[in-house]
Amino acid sequence: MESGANIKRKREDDSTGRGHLQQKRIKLLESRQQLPIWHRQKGIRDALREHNVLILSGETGSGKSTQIPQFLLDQPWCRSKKIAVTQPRRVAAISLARRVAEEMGTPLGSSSPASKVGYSVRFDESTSPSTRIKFLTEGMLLQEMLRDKALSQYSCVVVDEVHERSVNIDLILGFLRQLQQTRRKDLKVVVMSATADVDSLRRFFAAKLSMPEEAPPTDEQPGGADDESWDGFSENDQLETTDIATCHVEGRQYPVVTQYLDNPTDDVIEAALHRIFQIHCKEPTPGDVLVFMTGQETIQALQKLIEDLAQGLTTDYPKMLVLPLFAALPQAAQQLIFQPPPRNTRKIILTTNIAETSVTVPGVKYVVDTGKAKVKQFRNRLGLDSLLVKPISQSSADQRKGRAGREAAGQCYRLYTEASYKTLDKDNKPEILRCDLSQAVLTMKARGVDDVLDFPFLTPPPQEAMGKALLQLLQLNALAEDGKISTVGRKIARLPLTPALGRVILEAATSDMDCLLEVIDIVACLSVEHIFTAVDTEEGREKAQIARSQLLRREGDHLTYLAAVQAYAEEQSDRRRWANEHMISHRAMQSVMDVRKQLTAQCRQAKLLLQDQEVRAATDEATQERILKCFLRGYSTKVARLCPDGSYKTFTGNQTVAIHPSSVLFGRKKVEAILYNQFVYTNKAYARDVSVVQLRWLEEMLQ
DNA sequence: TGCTATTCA
Repeated sequence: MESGANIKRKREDDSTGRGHLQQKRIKLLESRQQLPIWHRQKGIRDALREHNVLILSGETGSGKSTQIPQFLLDQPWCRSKKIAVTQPRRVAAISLARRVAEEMGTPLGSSSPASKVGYSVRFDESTSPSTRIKFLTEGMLLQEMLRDKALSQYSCVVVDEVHERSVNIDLILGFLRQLQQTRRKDLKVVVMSATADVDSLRRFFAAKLSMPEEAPPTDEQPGGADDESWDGFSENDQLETTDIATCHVEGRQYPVVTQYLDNPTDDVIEAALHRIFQIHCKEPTPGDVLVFMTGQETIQALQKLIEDLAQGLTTDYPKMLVLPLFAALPQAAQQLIFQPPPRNTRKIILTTNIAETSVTVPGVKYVVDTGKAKVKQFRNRLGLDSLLVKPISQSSADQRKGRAGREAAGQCYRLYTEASYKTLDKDNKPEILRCDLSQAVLTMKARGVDDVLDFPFLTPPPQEAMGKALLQLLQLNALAEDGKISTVGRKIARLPLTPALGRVILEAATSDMDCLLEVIDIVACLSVEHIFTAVDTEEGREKAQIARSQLLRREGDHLTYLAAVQAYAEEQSDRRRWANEHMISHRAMQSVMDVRKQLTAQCRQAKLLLQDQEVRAATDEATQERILKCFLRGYSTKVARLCPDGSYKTFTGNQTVAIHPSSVLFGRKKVEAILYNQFVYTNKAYARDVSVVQLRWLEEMLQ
């Protein structure tokens, strides 16, 4: 019970706070009323009163992400429960929650018990008992579904950015449709997409739960089935469209003029250079240029070319400020994008597709698009990820183009012909057709989907890919012989890790192995970005070698990571300085510490770790051996042996693998066998995160 | 022997 004084004080706080919040709300109301979606609210409310599914298409700037939940909140069917709005990215979930709270005149999240809007992302949850609208990442909603399969606290789930077609989105859509047709016939689902093609979504929600047997595309065809539409439903499926409403909202974009090349080019860097200088010398400032490239290497090459050429520019022209943008770039360098350029200077931003979805660059009037991107594709038969440069899709090209029209009318220069634009795939290939499915399959099993081939997929993956995933889960003992999830599998599914890494954790917790804390440190490194800062010059490499010398372990990357985490954790005074001195990414290490804390807490909760267990002081040789054996348990198929010709060849498949240059074992003396966590094809097949193992250990594991 | 598109739990 609260005392009278407390209640009184709270009232005063609330009333002064409320006054301020209400002023803000009223101010924001005017701009909300300008949004294209504002005048559609009655239609949208009516649609969801009569139907359980609403498919809403609308380009950026329509206001759908912020307005839809507010339109629905006071509906009779919504009164007693929450609305969930999923987002692909953490920053989007948090900033949308902040914005909607302001628009509603309510405090955000856990700041006040009266708050109506909150958010939930990994490592950061801000909700209160009174939360009515909750923005969360897709991963968090899937996590919630482990504990509450029926999503009983929600009356409505809004799935945003569905056109991105991540595995998580596809899983969520499948689960939602199952729920709606079984124990949550009252659940409302709003699916929002930036692409206008909603036909496959409509058919997905209309089809009967038990789907007709389709022949999924076969895997491993060169180039894949690239020109097909990614739609698992054929025209003659019986439709029950009565329960589905669709709605299209126009965006609020300025016009963008598109210009193509007359003839194809085989040197896009040269073509980009040419176009950038044409824009710079011809067009007035202000007006920044955003150039879409494939990766760090080409970005840095072009940056040098531009800067060299810009030196020869006379003072009649504005100056050029070239800024690279890619995910591995340190945070401070990324922030330069948001600063206004100095006087009489034009910003030229060279970016990967990070600027297509994740980062909005202000001030851009001109977009130069090379039409290419690096795309990851999992090869089931080889058990390897390839990361190759591929042509983008039309919707990707249109997305890039749209970046020129956010603040004013703009121009888009495509460094390919109009004819080749027309040959591009319409949409991005869904991730579920491009990735290792073991985690998705385990996720389904853990949520009670016994027959995963019967799961309602928006795009069914090839049966071969499903088979591989099931096989891998069997090998990890995550599934029993009958295909049902095992106790081990349930424990793995709860961990925020791939099944293989989860299995390593469980192995480390056994009394035989007894090295869980050490393994958690290593696994934390493996599940974040690379902890060593990139070096691009010969000189830098030598400097890094010296700076990190105390941490490097000749046994390989795993024990090197362990040494780095332990040293970082021991550093009490200035961790940022320590990281800089050792040429280790402070940002990456902060994530490592977050993951480490979370995994430790989860292991305690799962009784894998005793409450009072502490890190051992030294890691002796016997412990090192047990640590690597734990990794062998999860990665038994990712082992290669040294062959007489000096190459490493995999045990399963006899393929050649090279040690990646980022590994501490790169350029070292050859050993009888290596274990690795990633098998990636770029220029050739590389093993990443590599350690030395003995063949004897492997034999022991097989017994 | 020479290198990592991008998210997320």
